[in-house]
Amino acid sequence: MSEYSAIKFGDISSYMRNKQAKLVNQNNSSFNKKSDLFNGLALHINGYTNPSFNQLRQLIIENGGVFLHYLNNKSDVTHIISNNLTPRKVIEFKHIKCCTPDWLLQSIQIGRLLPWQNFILNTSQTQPSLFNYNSPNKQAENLLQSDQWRRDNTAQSDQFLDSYYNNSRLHFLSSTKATLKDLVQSAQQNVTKEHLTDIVPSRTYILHVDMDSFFVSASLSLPKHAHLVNSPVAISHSTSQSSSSTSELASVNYKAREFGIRNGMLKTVAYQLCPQLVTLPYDFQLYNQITVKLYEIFLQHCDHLEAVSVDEALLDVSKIVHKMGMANGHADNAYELSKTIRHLIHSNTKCDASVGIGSNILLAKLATRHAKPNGIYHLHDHQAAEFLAPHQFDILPGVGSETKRKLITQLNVSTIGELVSSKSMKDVQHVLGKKNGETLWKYCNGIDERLLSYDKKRQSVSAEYGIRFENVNETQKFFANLSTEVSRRLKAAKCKGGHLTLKLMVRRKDAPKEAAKFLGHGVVDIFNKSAPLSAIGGGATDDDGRINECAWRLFTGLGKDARELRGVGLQVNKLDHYGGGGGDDGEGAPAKRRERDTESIQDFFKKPAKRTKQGEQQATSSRDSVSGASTSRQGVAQIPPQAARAASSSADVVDISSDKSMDTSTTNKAVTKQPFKRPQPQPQPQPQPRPSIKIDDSIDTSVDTSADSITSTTSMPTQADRSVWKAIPRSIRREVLDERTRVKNALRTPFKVPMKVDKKSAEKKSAEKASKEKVARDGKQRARRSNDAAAYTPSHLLDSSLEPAIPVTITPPKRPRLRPVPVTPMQPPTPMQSMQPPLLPPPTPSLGLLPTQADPSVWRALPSDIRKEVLSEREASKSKGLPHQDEAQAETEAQLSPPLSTPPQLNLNHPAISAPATPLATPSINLKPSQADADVWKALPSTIRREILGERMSERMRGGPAQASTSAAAANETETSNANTPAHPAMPTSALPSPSQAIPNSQIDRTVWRELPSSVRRNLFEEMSREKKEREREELKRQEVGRAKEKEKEKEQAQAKERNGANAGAGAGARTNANAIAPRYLPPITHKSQLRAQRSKVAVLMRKSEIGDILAVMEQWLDVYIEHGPHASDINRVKMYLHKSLTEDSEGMGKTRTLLRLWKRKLAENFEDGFDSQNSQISRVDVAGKWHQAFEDVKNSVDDIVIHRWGCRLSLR
DNA sequence: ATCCTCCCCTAC
DNA sequence: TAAGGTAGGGGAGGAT
Ligand SMILES: Nc1ccn([C@H]2C[C@H](O)[C@@H](COP(=O)(O)OP(=O)(O)OP(=O)(O)O)O2)c(=O)n1
Ligand SMILES: [Mg+2]
Ligand SMILES: [Mg+2]
Repeated sequence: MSEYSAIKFGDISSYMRNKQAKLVNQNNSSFNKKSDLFNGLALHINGYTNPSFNQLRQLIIENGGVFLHYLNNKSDVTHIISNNLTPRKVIEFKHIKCCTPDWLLQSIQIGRLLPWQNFILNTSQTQPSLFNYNSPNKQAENLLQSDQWRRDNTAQSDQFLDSYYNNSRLHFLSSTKATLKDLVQSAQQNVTKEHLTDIVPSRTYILHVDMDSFFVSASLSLPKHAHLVNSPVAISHSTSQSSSSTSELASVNYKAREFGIRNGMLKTVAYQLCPQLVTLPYDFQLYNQITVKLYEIFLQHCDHLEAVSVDEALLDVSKIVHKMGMANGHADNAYELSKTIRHLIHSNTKCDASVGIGSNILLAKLATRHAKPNGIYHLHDHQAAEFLAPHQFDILPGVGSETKRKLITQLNVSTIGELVSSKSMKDVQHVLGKKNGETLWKYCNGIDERLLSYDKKRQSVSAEYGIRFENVNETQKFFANLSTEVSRRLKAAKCKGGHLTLKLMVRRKDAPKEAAKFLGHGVVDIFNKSAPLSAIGGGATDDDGRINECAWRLFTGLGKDARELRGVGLQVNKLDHYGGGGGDDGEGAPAKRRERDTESIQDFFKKPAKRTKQGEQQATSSRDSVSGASTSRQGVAQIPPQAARAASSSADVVDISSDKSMDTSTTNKAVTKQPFKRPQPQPQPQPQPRPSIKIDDSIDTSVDTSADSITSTTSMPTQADRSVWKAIPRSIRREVLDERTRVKNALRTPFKVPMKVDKKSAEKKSAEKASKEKVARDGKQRARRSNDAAAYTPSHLLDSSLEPAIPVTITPPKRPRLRPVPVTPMQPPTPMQSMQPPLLPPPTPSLGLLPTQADPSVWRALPSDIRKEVLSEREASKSKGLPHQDEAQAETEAQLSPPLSTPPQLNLNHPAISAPATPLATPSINLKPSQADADVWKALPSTIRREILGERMSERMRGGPAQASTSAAAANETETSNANTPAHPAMPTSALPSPSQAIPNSQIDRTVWRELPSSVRRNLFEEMSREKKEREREELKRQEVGRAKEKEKEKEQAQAKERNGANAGAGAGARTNANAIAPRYLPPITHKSQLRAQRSKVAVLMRKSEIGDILAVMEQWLDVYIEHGPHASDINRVKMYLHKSLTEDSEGMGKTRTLLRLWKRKLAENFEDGFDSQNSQISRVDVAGKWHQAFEDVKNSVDDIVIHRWGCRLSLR
């Protein structure tokens, strides 16, 4: 297709250009030549331009350029000049460099030709003109007024999550994919394709099969829609023909694409491009049916299969093609096979598929694009270079707008061909990093060493709910629901997790309250916070109550105003799989693998060890996470177990024995090295000889015979094969390590672990996973969903309100459960108070289940099946009750202690003022790090205190030493550092980095720093480093920009100013991990950082956005310096902090008041009661004066603002 | 050297 | 009315 025909900028075209230049310039000889600035350029002007067409033309010619009136031959033009291109032109010019007129104007102004790369026309800029993302959605604004409507349509109802996921196409895609992976995995494990086992193919053939505009094709396959086949059709939620709908189009047929409409576009935009567009509703069930048929076909026609998506898969057909070749030597048998597959698909589904064929995944995928719609294309190795050369980088898989931009701006190349001819792999690595650089460079050269992947275990499970909105303390209920959801997904996937990450999307300060897209999340900052997650007895968990507690703790820790939330996500990782080796998503997902309670430990370790046979590290960690419940709430029938069976029915042998299948399931990837033989411009790695693999049993055997059996409990990490090590569940790894270092007797439990270790070292490379497919196609329209928000977000520190994060909990005596019962504050619900998140953790199973002989850490590290085994064993022998913890006792303790999940705090009228430290006062029991003294304890931010409390608590409950690596480390470190603590505070002795290394102006006192447990130090340090890093990054960008982009800078600043409004320039305390999510369809935001005002130097800890933390810092400051008097710089920081608070934070007044009251009270306590004290009276008076002066100073500056804004002074009463 | 954590980015 | 979910590769940089 012409789209792919090479466009060369070689010698011939320059010749032509020059020739034409003469002609053109002759025709325009009326212009006076002024410079040779544009010599060698052949420019075409299209669409609207700001200096008019004629003005530009004159400038071009006057400065030595060639003006091309018509675009007869695209290869004649070097650049197109435009301010705005129609979507059609965007497509037409997609292989031509398009710049804005500013390029020319500025070059003329400066007198030299500026790099065109700095003036690339952002073709997505055509979108905002069709949809304004900055204006709030009026419809939503109105509807949200109604309480009833909100009750029915926001996160308040239990149904909400269900119905949300029920209608979410993206959730459908994600969950179905998870299911498909399982399907494929089990199908391939249970099938022995005997007719293929002996075949050793000489070449690799990968087919990439992808349905054409899948959702639309599916719908149009129904008789009732047959009449639409030649119309432009799209799938979207909104069925009304209202052209103002902000619904997204999931899929768009090829007719509609002629109008420039793309998958993912907003309906309102699409209508502007094509008013006749017909939109049809989703039919998830139908898609699922088709998918099942599709995969049945796939499974019947491949050696190996990688599920890519609902409508798409990668098939390794090397053996099949080889076999075909034995009968029919000459034909392109891959092509023939593709025809068969396409035919089968069409006859079974009435939908069209396209097939791309290549010797590796990359080429196959590229071929598919070319094949579409409804075709086949075999991209041969020798054609690859030519095929690739004219394309932009984003046709490559894994390359999106960011990567593309980096390449263009930093390497000064705009096409793959240019890169290949002028850049080395090192050049690319310099821009993209080591691995990505190598990958990208190889892709550009047609090389792709990825193997099909089909046996990875998931690594995380998450449920995210974008879109608003938690208006009040329904937030809490929503958290419970989301926790339950995640818990369900974990169980469905047969895993438990050890770590939880909370992700919050918070409306960016400058974004409209109501997003432009109906109920969309709008432009947001993203905040992540994570913490270890554990069962009551320790160890990984899937319990919704535990998840909820943890999530809620994290939420309060982030201290975000619930009203500003636009999305919440919970992700669980550090998964331990107990389901027998493969994740198994989906409630209804077939039980392909029987869980074997009796599975021996040998087996348990043998499996992963065997997996490493292939030398793929990926093998050992199949799937790290579980996601999306594959719950198919769309009412879609789960992919039935028969599918797998049916699919395999064509295979010669179906192996039904689960046991066997488990033991024989070893290969994770088909080994399909792709020799890419054509001569390469750069030396490239020799294609590895294609190992002759045998599937299934053969591998099993070979492993068994080659493996050494090592019984080892203590020398694992060093002696055993690395990959084996990796294959062990991480919690166990941790234990083994602990074992080694602490020489604990932990493993001397009932479990002795004989390990089968494959001595053969796993070669580590090649495991690139890389993401799949089409970046480019939807890419222009697809917005960047995340980008460096920090740039525009001045002060996240100030985001928090005083109020929201502080839950009130009580522990009712009645409750037999461990968990404290949170109760919503009884105060009249002022708006603020209504934001108080109460805590409502669901009931938990009682504990006391622990087989008590085992070291708890070991116990919880064990996979469930082993635990079960042990339990039953124990029950049988019913013997020795080792000192084990009594359940009742544990409960008692728990009830007496501060609740785990919610920091006890305060009375919400800003209790912090009247009794700031009370709730978190030094714990009476020995919960705090024993070595740290009370002052240090008090000095810690409340979150950290809470964390430590939590750790200690669970530790106590477990009746053992701290097991979590963090708490263990904390305990150890505390001792160590304590011992080392020199008398002099200023002496840097800690082995750990001092905060000043990251943040020179850190306010953390060194002594305090040293007192911190190492885990805490680590956390703080991490945070500080992040800040530092970001500051540096900004600085760097600023320089980069300054160097190269005189113009773009201004442009972006202007843009950002628009966006940022009043906030630009006031960037104190932004959290580093905050990311703005740009609206879709907005051009990628670049160089955001320059706009960002210098980060304030407010003390590191002040960056904690939670008010409790801020108060803690304040208190710390006061406590530490009360004797010495305040430093001017610190006073200044406080001043700045309050200033920003007041000007940027809606809750700033309250915060300021709280802080000042705390301060005032402290001064009163320390000084007013008479600086009578004993000896140092004079200096004390002096110090008191300084403190009071400082206070007045700050108060006055606060009042300046307050008076200015509200006309009166801030009352501290 | 390799791990771990917190991101960013990408894909459908 | 819309339903912008979710898993995974990899980089940066500190910890081990
Ligand atoms: N932004 C997107 C992209 C895709 N999809 C859904 C609808 C698509 O039909 C399906 C498959 O995605 P493809 O990328 O394969 O796109 P299509 O199949 O629609 O078109 P084609 O493959 O012909 O380009 O995924 C979606 O909901 N939103
Ligand atoms: Mg498709
Ligand atoms: Mg697809």
